[in-house]
Amino acid sequence: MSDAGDRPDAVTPAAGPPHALVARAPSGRWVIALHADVDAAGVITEVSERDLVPQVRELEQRLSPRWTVRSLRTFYPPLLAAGVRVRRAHDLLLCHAILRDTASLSHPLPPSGRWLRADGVEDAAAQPSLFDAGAVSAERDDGIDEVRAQWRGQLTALASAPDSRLALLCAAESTGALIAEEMTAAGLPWSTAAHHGILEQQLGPRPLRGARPARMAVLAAEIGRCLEDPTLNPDSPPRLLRALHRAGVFVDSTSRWELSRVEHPVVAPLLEYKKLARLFAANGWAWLDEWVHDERFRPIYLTGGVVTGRWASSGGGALQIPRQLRSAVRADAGWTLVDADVAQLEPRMLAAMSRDSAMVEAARGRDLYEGVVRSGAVATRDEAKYAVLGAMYGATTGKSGQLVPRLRTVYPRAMGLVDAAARSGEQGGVVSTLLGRSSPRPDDAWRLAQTQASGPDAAGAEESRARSRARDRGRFTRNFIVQGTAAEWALLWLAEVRHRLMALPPASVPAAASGPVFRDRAHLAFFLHDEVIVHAPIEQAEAVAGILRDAADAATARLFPGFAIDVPLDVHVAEDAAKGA
DNA sequence: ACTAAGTGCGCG
DNA sequence: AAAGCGCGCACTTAGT
Repeated sequence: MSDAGDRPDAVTPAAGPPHALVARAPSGRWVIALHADVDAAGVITEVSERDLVPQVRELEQRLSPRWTVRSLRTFYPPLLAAGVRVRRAHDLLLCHAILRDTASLSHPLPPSGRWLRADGVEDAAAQPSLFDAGAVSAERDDGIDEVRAQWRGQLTALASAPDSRLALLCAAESTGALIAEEMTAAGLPWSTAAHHGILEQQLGPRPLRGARPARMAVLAAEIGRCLEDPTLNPDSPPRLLRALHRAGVFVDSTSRWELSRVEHPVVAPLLEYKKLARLFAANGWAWLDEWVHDERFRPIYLTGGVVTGRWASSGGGALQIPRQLRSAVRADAGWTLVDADVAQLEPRMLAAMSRDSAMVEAARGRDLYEGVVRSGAVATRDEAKYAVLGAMYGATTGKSGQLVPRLRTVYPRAMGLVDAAARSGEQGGVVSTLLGRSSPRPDDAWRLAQTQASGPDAAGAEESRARSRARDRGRFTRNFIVQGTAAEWALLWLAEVRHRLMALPPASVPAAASGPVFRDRAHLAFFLHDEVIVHAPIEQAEAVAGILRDAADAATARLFPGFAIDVPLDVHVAEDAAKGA
């Protein structure tokens, strides 16, 4: 069942399947170039707009080539909509972003502005599909020659790397891009009825356009009474702050945290108002109208949207769905949701990256923080949490900052790794994740400030400002290696999950709103850094739970070959499965 | 009327 | 600015 060609690391052309490069012809038709490997001459097929989908379908069935395109973000959705799924791909834009900044290559990728993603938003949302005739433009320069040259350049760069880790990263990044589009196509099953129920219970009936919901209006009036300012708009921080000061509440900001430590009659209604205002503005009726159709929430995922390699998202705030609304996530009839998340992924990655045996020991079992307590570094779980987070984020003051030095004595290798990354960042250096994604170089303004501050006639203020910016960058690079490696683990996990789900038999009952490809297939429906949700036929719930665990083990083994580190999952099957089964 | 920056809060 | 990292989005205010 395990086919080496399907593995996310099967990026080496000699060992892998043929590559199918796809690009636009000047005529507006499509060009498909099949290359057995990087050196082989391509076999060119030119097809019309109309024939592209059937052609891809046929080639996919016959050869399962690695589909190599400028961007899957635009190439893949129309295929999915037409019912065509592909197994493997190479996203040139995403891999260019990885390879252009990688210092460890002896044949670095020649920089090319044409292969820079203009920015996440432009590429994600507004840009018309390549399938639209209007998107064809000479200045895009995404013709077959350009695509082939970039592809060869990337494979040459990968071949010059000291080991296969970058190739694994590029393969995983590309598979991630497939998964991102597949998840958008399938959507996250969302019960509008359940969501409406929550909104009405919390906010009251849906207000007329532009009006405040009933419960918010009542609270706003009460806040106005408490502060003797009946027309006060609690949504305006400056006015609210002035009103608070007039009433003798001397806070420095109107943030929830600061207000909650003040004793005053206005605090309770104000905090309640803020909570409801957030729900109303971020995930209220307007959000539901805009983002949920056919009982599906379909955000756009931006693979590699964060410099560390994490995904970002665009539209609907997919990565910020409040816990409060998670109960609106409901499977279709006959289906269920299996979700899984990793407890303390980042410190586990740090323990394994640094080969810190004491931290690996603390990571044994379900709760790493309890393990830190067991090691004697700190007294309570709460302290362990603050200390570990502070170590990875670079805390220097407060509760967290005070605890970090204790970790240095107990986990010298782990702390040594993040401390070194921070030093490197402060000095303007570049750091890398385990698979070789490099942090961005400091920009010119940063470098200039550092140079000037160390010059002979630097003013004191200028000097301390530059030092502060240096420390800022140190905290960024400190966190980069951990957050980025955790993102790599998650990417491998996703790829392994997808691979295994594809081998499951079809569903007995279709999930129609999941689209033509996924209506009869268990499928990934959501991903958030260290958590996934799979929408699956009820009869496959247990199989999926097992797949999620097996895939996690496979991801760990792939990232840390021959090294034992616990990465335990919390796996949960939604209630409807128990009832239905 | 429109845009950019600041504030605040949701997620990991 | 709790307390250090990474995000997206809505709202208000300040500036054009």
